[in-house]
Amino acid sequence: MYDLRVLRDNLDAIKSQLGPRGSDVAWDDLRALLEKRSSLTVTVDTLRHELKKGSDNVARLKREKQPADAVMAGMKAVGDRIKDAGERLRATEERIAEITLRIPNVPHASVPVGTDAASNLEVRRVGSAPAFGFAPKAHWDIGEALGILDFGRAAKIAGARFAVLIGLGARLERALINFMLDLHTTRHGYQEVLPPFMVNRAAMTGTGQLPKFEEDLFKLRDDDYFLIPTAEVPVTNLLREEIVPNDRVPIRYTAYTPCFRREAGSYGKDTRGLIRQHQFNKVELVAFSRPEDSYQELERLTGHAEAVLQELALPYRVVTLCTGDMGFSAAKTYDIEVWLPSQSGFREISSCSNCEAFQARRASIRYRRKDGKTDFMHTLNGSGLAVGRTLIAILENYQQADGSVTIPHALRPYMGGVERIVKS
RNA sequence: GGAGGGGUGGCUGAGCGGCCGAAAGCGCUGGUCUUGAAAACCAGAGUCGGGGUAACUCGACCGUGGGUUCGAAUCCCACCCCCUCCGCCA
Repeated sequence: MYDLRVLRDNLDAIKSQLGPRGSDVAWDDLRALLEKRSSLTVTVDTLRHELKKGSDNVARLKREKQPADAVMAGMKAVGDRIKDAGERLRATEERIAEITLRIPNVPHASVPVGTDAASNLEVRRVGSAPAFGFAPKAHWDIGEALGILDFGRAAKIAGARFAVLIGLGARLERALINFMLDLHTTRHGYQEVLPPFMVNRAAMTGTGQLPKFEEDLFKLRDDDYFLIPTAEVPVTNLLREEIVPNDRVPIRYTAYTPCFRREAGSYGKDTRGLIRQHQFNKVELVAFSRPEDSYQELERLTGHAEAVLQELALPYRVVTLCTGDMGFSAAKTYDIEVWLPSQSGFREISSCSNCEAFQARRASIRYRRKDGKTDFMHTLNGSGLAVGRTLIAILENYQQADGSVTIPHALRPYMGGVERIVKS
């Protein structure tokens, strides 16, 4: 979403910067609507001015016991014209919002151009794939054999794309959540937040899930609430319609929440295992920064997500998403991909984005600059990390020939000292 | 779910339908005074949209949205939120 004046004056530039990302935007309609809005605004403001002066006149005449009927009749007519023009202005602004709320963010200049994941750019690789003296198994085989993962019963009580964690499996998930939160709060300087797992329509619009992606969300039937698809939504919206004092910036929050996604349109993908679930746990990192610092903040935040994998000694790589693979609100995104032996490949475990002022404009998230003026902050978010996928990576990378799984050292204090999961 | 009370500027809190963008106090910023600080005194200070290079100027904003009226913070309606009591509940 854009400042309407900036949009009106730079429509062509923005259109070309968006390239294919803006292909389904009604640019010509928008141009006409913006011009209509400008002229209607002038009309309404002028009429209001006239009405105000006229009404003051009526007050004066009445005080002086003079007849005011003629002026009142004239102002009645002006009032009707205001009502009429105001209604058209309101309708115009509504249509502008319908269009602009569906325009994605403009990619940063450093983002590679491309239409799909093939154009993503690998930035670095950390750690090396473990060597197995046997054929590594997939996490669902490992987990079900150990009795810590149950998809059948999950399907019975809920349906497809749900899982039940049992015993040390559940313990491992909980250990990961606590480990990640502790790392980010004690060593990386984030403040822990535990937000609602449902939010209203305004919050979803603020971060960009609505209006365009409503079909991806779980929505309550009797209330206008949505289950959050990521903690980014409640946590970023914490500062919606606020002006933050200068000395409080930057602000960094971390939050554990479950995330709920309908996964509409991904019917054939990742049907086995924990990779793609309707409900999964995630520890999120959210930062609000000064515009001039946000790209430094993105590197920082991405580093904090990587630190989790480094502590767990899991091999991974970082890629810069190309323009066609980025999310709606992002100006630049790094994906962190963890090594999964069963797939002999890397799989997304974190996505770290700088949304620049895109969400801040939608949600009116501002700060007080040193010079006293208000300005939009830049908002950033990243998974730190997706907990379920981290559990997958541990099961697969730490699996042993006998089917057991060793626990990474950093996690053992969180596992009550358990060093290995064996079949019970 | 039922009954009642209330939402005004950073905060507290006034506000007869017109002279109210809004008293007063606190807090804040600048100045005078002081070796420095405090106190006292003086001055300033909201957000958004439009126009202008600028000084400046016009409009909107008193929870949100409608309505009545020449004119609404003030009257009417709906909704949202907060508080108190009752019921229910972890």
